[in-house]
Amino acid sequence: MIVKQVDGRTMTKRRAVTSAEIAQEAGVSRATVSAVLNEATGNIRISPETRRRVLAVASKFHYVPNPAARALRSNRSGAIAFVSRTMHQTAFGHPVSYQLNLHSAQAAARVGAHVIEISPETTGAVPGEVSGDIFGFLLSRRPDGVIFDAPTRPDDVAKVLESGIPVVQLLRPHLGVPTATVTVDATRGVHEAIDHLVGLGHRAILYLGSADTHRANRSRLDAFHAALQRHGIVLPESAVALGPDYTLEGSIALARAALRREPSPTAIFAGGDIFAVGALHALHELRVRVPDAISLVSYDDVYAPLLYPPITSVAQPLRDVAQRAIDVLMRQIEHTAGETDGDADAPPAHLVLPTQLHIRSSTQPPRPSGPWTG
Amino acid sequence: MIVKQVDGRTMTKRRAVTSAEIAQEAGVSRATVSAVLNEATGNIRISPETRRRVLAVASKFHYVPNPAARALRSNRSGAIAFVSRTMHQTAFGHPVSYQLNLHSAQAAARVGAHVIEISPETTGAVPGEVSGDIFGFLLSRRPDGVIFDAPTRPDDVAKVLESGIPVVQLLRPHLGVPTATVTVDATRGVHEAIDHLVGLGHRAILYLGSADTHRANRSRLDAFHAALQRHGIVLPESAVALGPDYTLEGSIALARAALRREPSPTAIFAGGDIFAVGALHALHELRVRVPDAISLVSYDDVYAPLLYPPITSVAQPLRDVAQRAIDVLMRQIEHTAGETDGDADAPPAHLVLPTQLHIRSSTQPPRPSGPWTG
DNA sequence: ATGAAAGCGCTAACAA
DNA sequence: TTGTTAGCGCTTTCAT
Repeated sequence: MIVKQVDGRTMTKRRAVTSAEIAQEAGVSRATVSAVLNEATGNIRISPETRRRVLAVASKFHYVPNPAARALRSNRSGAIAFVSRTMHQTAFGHPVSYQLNLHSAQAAARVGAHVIEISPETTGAVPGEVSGDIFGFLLSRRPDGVIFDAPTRPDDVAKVLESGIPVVQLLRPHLGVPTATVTVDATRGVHEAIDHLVGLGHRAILYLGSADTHRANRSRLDAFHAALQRHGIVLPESAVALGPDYTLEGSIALARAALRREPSPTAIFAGGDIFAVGALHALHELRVRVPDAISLVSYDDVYAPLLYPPITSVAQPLRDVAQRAIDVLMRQIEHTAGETDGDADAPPAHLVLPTQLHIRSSTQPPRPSGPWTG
Repeated sequence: MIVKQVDGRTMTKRRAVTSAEIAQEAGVSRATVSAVLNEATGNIRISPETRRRVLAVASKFHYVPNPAARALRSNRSGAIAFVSRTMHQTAFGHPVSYQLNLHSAQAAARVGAHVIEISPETTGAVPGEVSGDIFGFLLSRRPDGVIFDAPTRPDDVAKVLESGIPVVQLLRPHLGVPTATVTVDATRGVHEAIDHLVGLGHRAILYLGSADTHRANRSRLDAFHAALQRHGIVLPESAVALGPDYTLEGSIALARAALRREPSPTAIFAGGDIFAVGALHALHELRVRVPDAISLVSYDDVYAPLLYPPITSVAQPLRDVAQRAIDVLMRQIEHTAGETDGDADAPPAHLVLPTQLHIRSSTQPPRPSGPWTG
C-alpha cells in the first residue's frame, strides 16, 4: 500500500514504490511490468492496452525501478567512473577536466547512466576497503566503464583495464595501454594558429610549452615546427622554451627567461593557457604591450577569453570529446555483455576530433618598427 | 571456484568473487564473512582467530562486496549526489563548483561513499525515466544524500527534500527550504578586505557586484556598507554598481559604466572574481594602472592569482566546506536510518566557515596626487 | 500475450 | 561464538 504522507511537517524517508505494487495496481504480474518498462525484446509481446495501463499506473505512482536491484540482477551498475585529472599542482584546478566531467555526466545521463567522480588525490585508506588506494575504491564501485582524463600514471589505467572493465582515455592517453581513446587533433589546431600568425606577417615566433614528454606535448611542438617549416621559416633553438606544466610561477619564470633572449620574437605561441598567463605576467613586467608590441596565441581556450587582452586561442571540443567517450564506452559495454568468452574483440577505437581557433584581440600584424618599446 | 585467467591476451570481464566463496574457502558461513567485513556490532561476536582467517582469505582473493547487493539489502546506495552549479551562462565554467565537487568526492571516499555528478543542464528526457527531467534522474539513483552547490531554483531543492533524502545546500542556500547548509562568513571576509583597503588609506571605494538579489550577494553588499560605516566613511550612491552575475561582457560593461562616473574611486571591491576580471578589462581600456592608480580587491580567489597584477582576494575554504557538507550529510543519514517514524528530528545544521584574505599585488596606498593618469 | 518461479549477493534476525 | 534462513526488488527463462 502506498501512503503519501504530505501532512507531517517533516518527511520520514518513505518506502519506495515497488514493481509488485505497480503490478497489483495494474492487475498484471511483475514480469509484465518489467517487460513494459524495459521495452523487452525477447519472445515477449505486450498488448498495447496492457502496456498503456502499466505505464499509466507507473507514472501515477511515480514508480522508479530500484537501481540496486536492477544492478544486482543485470550485473550492470549503470555507473561510469570519471577519473579526473590530478589537480594538486595548482590552486585553481583544471578547467578542462571540469568541463569534461560535466559534459560526461550529461552525456551519460542521456543514456541512463550516471557518472561517479574519482579524484585520485584522495589520501589515506578508505575504511572497509581491502586495498586502501583510490583504485581499490574505484573498482569496489563496479562501474560499467571508466573514463580517464589525461591519466598521470599508465599503471593506473592498466590496472583498471586488467579488471576487464571498458576504459577510455581522453586527451593525453597512454598509448602503451591498449584502451580506446578520444583525443584532439592538436596538429591541425597548432597549424591553424601558426598560419594565423604567419598570415599576419609574423616570422619570429616563440614557443612556450610543457617540458613534460607526453606525446600530447610533443605533438604540439612537432606541429609547431612543421607549420613553420611549411612556411619556409627556420627558427633558432632559442625560439622554443619548455618548462613545467600547470604552475603559474613556473610559467612566469619560463616566459621571463625566454623573453630575455635574443632575437626578440614578434609573436608567442603558448602551448597551454597557463603559459599564456605566464607570458602575460612576464610581458607586463617588461612593459611590452600585447598585441601592439607582440602577439600572443594560446592552446586550450580556458582562461584565454578572460585575460587582457582576450587571447586568440585554440579551443578543444570538450563537449564532443565527452560525448564520444560515453559513446565508445557504451558500445563497448554492450558488446562485452553479449560476448561469451571468445577473444574476438575489435581493436580499441581511437577517435580524433578537430579543434577550433578563436581569434580575439591578442594578435595583429607585427609593427614595422624595430625592437620592443611598450 | 575461482578461476584467474591471466593468460588470455584480452580479459573478458571475469565473474567477481562472492562472499560465499570466501566463506567456503575460510571454512565459515557467509554470515560470518559479512559480520567480519562490516565489523558487525549487534549480538554477534567473532573470535579473533576466525576474524583473522576470513580477512586473510578475503584479501587473498581480492574480495570486494558487491555494492548492488549490499545496497539492495541495506537500503543504502552509498551514493551522494552532487548537483553542480549551473554553468550555461559562462564558457569557462565555475571553478568554485569544480573545487567543491572534487573535494566532496574526496571527503565522501574517506567515509566509503561515492559522489555522483548531477549536471542540471542536461537537456531532453532521459530514456527509461518516467519523469524526464534531471531531478527525476537524480531521484532514480536513490542517493543517500544530496549536495546542492548554490542551487538556482528553490523548487529543485524542495522536491528532493520532500522525497525524504537528506540535503545540504552550499554557499548560496535557499533558506526558505529547511535543509542543512554550509556557508561562508562573507561578512567577516568583506570586513577584512575593506579594513585592508582603508588601512592603506583608501576612502573612495567602488563596489562592483551582482544584481542578483540572493542573500549571499546582499550580505556581501551589506557587509561592504557596514565596514565602511565602521570606519566613518559615507559613500555616494554611485559607489555601488550592480550587474549580471557570471558573464564577462556584463562585468566589463558594468565596470566601464561605473568608472565613468564621478567622483573617481581610489579602490575597487569586486564582489566576485568575474567582476575583478571585468574591472581589469575596463581599467585597461581607460589606461588606468593597478595598483598605481587604483587598487583592486576581489571576493572568490579563483581567477585572482592568475590575473595581472595578481589580485588581493577573499578566499573561501572550499575544501572545508565540502568536508563539512559530507559530515553533515553522513550524520543525517545515520540518524535517519536509526529512526522509526517519530518526527523528533533536530533542526537542520547551519555551518558557517571563515574566509581568508590573500594579499597580493593589486593593493597599495592611494597616491597623494589627484585624478587618474595611467 | 501473460504469469509463475528462481535467483543475483548480501545482511540481519533468530537459532544453536 | 557461529550457522541457518529469509528476504531486499528486479529480470528472465519457461509454462501456460
